[in-house]
Amino acid sequence: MSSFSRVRPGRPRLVPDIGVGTPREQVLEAAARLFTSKGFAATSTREIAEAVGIRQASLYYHFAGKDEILAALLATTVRPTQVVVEEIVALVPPERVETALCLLALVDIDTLARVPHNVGVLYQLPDVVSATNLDYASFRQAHSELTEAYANLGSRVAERYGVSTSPPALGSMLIQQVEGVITLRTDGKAVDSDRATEIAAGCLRLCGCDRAEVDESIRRAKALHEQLTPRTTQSVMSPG
Amino acid sequence: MSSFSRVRPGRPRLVPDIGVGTPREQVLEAAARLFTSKGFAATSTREIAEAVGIRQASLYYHFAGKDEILAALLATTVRPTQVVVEEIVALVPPERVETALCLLALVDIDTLARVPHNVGVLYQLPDVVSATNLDYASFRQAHSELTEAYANLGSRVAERYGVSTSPPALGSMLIQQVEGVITLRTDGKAVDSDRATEIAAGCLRLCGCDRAEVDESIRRAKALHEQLTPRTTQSVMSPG
DNA sequence: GTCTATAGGCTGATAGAC
DNA sequence: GTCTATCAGCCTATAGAC
Repeated sequence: MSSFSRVRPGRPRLVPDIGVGTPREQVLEAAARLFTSKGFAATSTREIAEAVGIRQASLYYHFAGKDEILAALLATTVRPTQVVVEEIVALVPPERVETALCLLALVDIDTLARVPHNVGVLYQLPDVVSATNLDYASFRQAHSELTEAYANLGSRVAERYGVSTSPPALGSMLIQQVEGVITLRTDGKAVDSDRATEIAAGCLRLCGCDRAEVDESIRRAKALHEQLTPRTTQSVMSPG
Repeated sequence: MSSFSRVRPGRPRLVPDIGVGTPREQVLEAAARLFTSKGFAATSTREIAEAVGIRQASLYYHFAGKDEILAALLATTVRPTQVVVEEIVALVPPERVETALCLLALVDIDTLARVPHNVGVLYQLPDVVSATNLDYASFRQAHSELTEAYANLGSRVAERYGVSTSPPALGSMLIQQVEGVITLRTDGKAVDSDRATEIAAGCLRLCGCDRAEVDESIRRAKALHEQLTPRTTQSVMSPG
C-alpha cells in the first residue's frame, strides 16, 4: 500500500524510508530477524526501531507493545494445519499411506524452509513459551495435532513393515526429523529441494520402509507436491 | 564440603541454608532451572538469588558475573567427546558398525537424558549463542565433531543397505534424532530406557537397517552399554 | 506517522559493614 | 560468606508536539 506514494501522512522520518512494504511490515521484518538471531528477551525495542530507521517510541503507533510484535510474528503460520493434513490424505489413495506421510513431510519441510527469517525457532524459545500473555496454548494444540497426524500416518506405515514403535514415540521422532530444517537454518545451512527429499526419505525409513518403497513414495509425493505448489521456485531457501 | 558442618565462615544468611551442596552448587542448580525454563536473558540475577535464598549481591562472591554462571553451566559436559567415540568404536568389532552407531546413540541419549535440568537446551538458545563473551566456539567444534562421528558411522551402515544419503545429511539427521531427547524433556516427557531404545532403533532404521539387523544391534549395544555404565539406575530421568 | 521528552521500573554490578 | 545500600544504565511505555 505504501509504495503507491512516497508521500505519507504524518511527520516525516528522520531517516527517509528506504525499506520495502508498509512500516508495519518493516517492523515485523526487523523483529523477526532480531528475535530469531538474538532471542526475544535479549532484543530491545530500541534495536528494532533502529533497524527500521525510526525512533523507539514510534513503534507504539503500530503495535501496542513488544509482546504484540511477537504475537503478530507467531500468527505467521509456519506449519501445515489440520485442514491441510486432511487435504493431503484425501489426495492419496488409502492404500498408499507411505505416499501420504511423505507428502505431509515434504509440505511441512517446505513451509519451514520458506518462512522468512526462520521464524519456526520462535516457538522453541523458552522466553517465548513462558511469555504467556499470548495464546500460546492454541499453538501448542496445533503442534500436538500435527504430531498426532505424523503418529497416525507413520504408525500405519510402520505396521506394514513390522516396526513396533509406539505411535506417540514414532510421531515425535518424525516431527523431530522434519524440524531438523529449523536447526539447519539456524546453523546457516541452506535447505534446498534435494535436502528436503533426503529428510522425507528419512521419515519413511524411520517407519521401516524398504528402499524400493521409499523411492516409489518419494516419486509419487514429489509429483503431488509440485501439483500443490505450482510455478514457484521449489524449496530453495536462504538460511537466514 | 559444606555439609560437614552447618557452621560456616561469614555472616549467616537471612534465610537459613536448607539446600544441598555448597552455596556455589546451589546457585548453579537454581540458575540451570531458571535458564532452561525461562531463557538466559529473561532470567535476572535477583531471581537466581531468591531461589537460592540469598541476596542478589551475594552471588558476586561466588561468580564474577551472570555470564560466569552461564559459562560454569555450559562447562558441564553433556555430550560424548571425541575420546568417548573412539572408545565406543574400539569396543565393537569393525564388521559390526551398526552396533557401534547404536551404542554411540545410546550413550549420547543417556547423557542428554541424565544431565540435570535439561541443560542441553542452553546450547540451542540464541541469547546464549550470541552472548559470545565465552568460548562458544569450542563447543561448536565439539558438536560438529560429534556430528561427523554420526555421519561416519551412519554412512558406513547406510552403504551396506544401499541407502545413498550423503554423509553430512545423514549425520545431521542422526544427531537431530538423538537430540529429540532435549525436545522431549522440554515438553515435560520423561525419557526412560524404553524410549532411549526406540530412538536408537530409529537411528538404525534411518540408515536403512532391516528389522533383524536393528534387533541384533540393539541387543548387542545394550549389553555393551550396561557394561559401560554399571550399577546405576538405567536411563530413568525426570523431565525437568 | 513520526518526532521529542520523560516517567518509572528493573537490571547487573560495586563498596563496605558485619 | 552474606548482608545493606546504592549506583548508573537500559528498559518499556506514555504524553503530547509537529
